[in-house]
Amino acid sequence: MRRNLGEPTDSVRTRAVACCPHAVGTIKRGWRVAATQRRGPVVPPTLADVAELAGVSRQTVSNALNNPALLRTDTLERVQEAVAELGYQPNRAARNLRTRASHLVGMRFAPAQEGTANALMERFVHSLVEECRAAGYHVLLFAADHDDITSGYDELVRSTAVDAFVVTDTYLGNPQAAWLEQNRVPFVAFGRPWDDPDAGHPWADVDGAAGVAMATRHVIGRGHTRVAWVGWRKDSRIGEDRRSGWSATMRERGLPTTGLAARVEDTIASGKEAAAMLLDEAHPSAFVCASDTLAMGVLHTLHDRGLVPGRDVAVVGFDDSQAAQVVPGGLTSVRQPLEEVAVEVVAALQGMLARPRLVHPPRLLTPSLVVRGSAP
Amino acid sequence: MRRNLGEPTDSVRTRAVACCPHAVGTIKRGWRVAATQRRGPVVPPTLADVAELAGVSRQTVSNALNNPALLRTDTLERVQEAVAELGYQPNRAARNLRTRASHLVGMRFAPAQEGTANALMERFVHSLVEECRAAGYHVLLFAADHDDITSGYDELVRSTAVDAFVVTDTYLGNPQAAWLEQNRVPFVAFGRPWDDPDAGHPWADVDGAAGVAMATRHVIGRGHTRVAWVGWRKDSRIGEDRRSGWSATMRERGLPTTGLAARVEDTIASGKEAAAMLLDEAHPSAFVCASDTLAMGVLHTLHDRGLVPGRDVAVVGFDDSQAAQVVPGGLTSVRQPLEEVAVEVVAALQGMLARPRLVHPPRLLTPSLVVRGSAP
DNA sequence: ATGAAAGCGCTAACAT
DNA sequence: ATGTTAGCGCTTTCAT
Repeated sequence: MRRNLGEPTDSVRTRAVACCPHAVGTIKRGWRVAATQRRGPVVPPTLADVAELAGVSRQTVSNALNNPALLRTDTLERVQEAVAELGYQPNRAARNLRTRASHLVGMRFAPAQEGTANALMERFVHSLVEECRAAGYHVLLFAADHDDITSGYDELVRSTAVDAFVVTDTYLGNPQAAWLEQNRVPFVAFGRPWDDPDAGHPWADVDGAAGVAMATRHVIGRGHTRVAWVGWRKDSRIGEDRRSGWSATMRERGLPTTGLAARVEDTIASGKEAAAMLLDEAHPSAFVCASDTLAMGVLHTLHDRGLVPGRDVAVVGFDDSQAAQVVPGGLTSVRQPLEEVAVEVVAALQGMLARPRLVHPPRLLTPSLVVRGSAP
Repeated sequence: MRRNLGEPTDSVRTRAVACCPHAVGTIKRGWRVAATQRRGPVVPPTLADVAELAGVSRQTVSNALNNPALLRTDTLERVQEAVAELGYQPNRAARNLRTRASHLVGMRFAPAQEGTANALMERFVHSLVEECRAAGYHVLLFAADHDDITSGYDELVRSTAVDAFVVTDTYLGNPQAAWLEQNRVPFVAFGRPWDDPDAGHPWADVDGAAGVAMATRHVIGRGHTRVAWVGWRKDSRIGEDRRSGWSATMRERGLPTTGLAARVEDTIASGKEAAAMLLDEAHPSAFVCASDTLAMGVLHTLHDRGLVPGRDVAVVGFDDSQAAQVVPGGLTSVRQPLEEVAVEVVAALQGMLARPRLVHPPRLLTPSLVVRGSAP
């Protein structure tokens, strides 16, 4: 393996001479630089090198890689030996040019906000990378202007740099999802198309309402009857969805919700204030929150008032962030099955890129509850 | 802009007919599929389309993009108009094939460990993506087998998928750094080559010892004299480096260190145990820790014993994780300048990939101290 | 089952 | 300053 990678092989030279006189010059210059540096830059073997070593034509080698069934067993073996001997890997650029596919999936990478506990992306991206690998894809990260988010997508599409996109921030009213759809750019969304139920693109999402319902049932099961909700502002579709998990469960159990809900910004300070207000005015014994950030804010208020989470007041967050995992006492939290989301997303991606196109049905995945000290 | 992107343009058709009869078939088939789907797949314009529209040769268009100084002003303008009119972007695959460069930087993406507070990567990767964009690069993420980490690198190198790598986990005894160097694969490391000071590759790193020294001086300045160290096991070079910041500062101020240090695994449980042991046996009034994970472990012990961080005992962590930011009371922590690291890494990358190669000197960056309630 | 020829879209070299 | 020619390494007809 890779035996000849650092040294000029005869086949490389022969190939150059054989197919065109001009190339000799090119390669000679390459090797001259090489000589200066004592050891040359790596000149990877090409299909032609493999073909020569195996004593077959270039096309046969190509077939051996892309359509092995076409070859006779002994020929196939000879080719495979030559491939192994030279450590041959097809040149991506050439293959991409020819097949008009990059085997790259683009994803805009926005950073987690400072001062919050919402670092989901690291987990999701890792799962995505793993799944993509299994499917023969790689993940290309890119950034975009704040004032013109679509420009980043546009550039990559037009330069045929990626085959498709994964869009993660559909909850922001996704201007890019609409743009991508309009421009017929293949993409899969992590997140429902809230504004457009008939959206044509594949998606996978986590059932936030179910997660919050689970959390609410958990605290009710521990004897709490006055369960408060600390969630996001009304314009957040995800926030309203999660909230519905709380309100539906409370109604179902015949428990009161009046005065027990707050809708605030997703910051520690807001969660803290909301908890203080609710404790004073509605006397809840449990808090279910739309995010770990808000839940940590609630913990701040309990901390300030000398109340012990899990003993005096139950608190449940959402996202199972690192903060939830490491905070003293531990924060019970709803955990999104991001690994499963990645599996669904990549499956949809594969279907979308396959010929003929295979439509992957939308999937709504169920989160789980990780029980820790704040709501044992 | 992008006016003709969704519709067949005359120039596209002409181009196809003009340059080869074979292509007609290909494009016709393309359009037949298009008809079935009501609206066709996007056929991006090529250099030839721009050339025809501008009334110049393909080479002139190429020059307009890559060497505009060569053109006469009016020609350049005409070409640029045509580029804008068609929404032209050079095809990456073709350009990559020709120039033997992908303008892609590979980075292995390992997930943060669950149950720790060490989610640095999200911040670093984002900065890296931003910096790369400014330099005309994109970041390609990949995963690798656990048992054979170099295989992932090898595959990308051999298929010429990336121009260089960014290596972030040099502290693990970096088997891949050695491999990359040996195979003359361009790469830049975030992290010093601890085992080989003469390593030829560029790198940038954060001065952990300076950060810990800063933290130690901070608590000493607040009147603490018995300052304990909770760090990693002795085989961690980074851990020993950070520890030296503590021990040197203590010695410098004539303060005792004996019995005041623990070397444990990087887990909450270990930090918690170490703190309990140290409190019992050495009675420190302050803890400086090698990581936020260990610091959170220390907070656990204080929590259990009814001690108030920042009032009874000072605690400082390392990394300024989200947990440090949101934990009630707040955790004072040393913050790595990851944005600056990314700037350095990309600068080194550019130098390394430039012709002639420009060697970027190694840079050791100084972290800062973020003061919060645990050590005010 | 294997080989020959063509060309994907671009840029480097040379010619004008 | 602009055009002409060739070819990067691969796959896709088509012919054998």
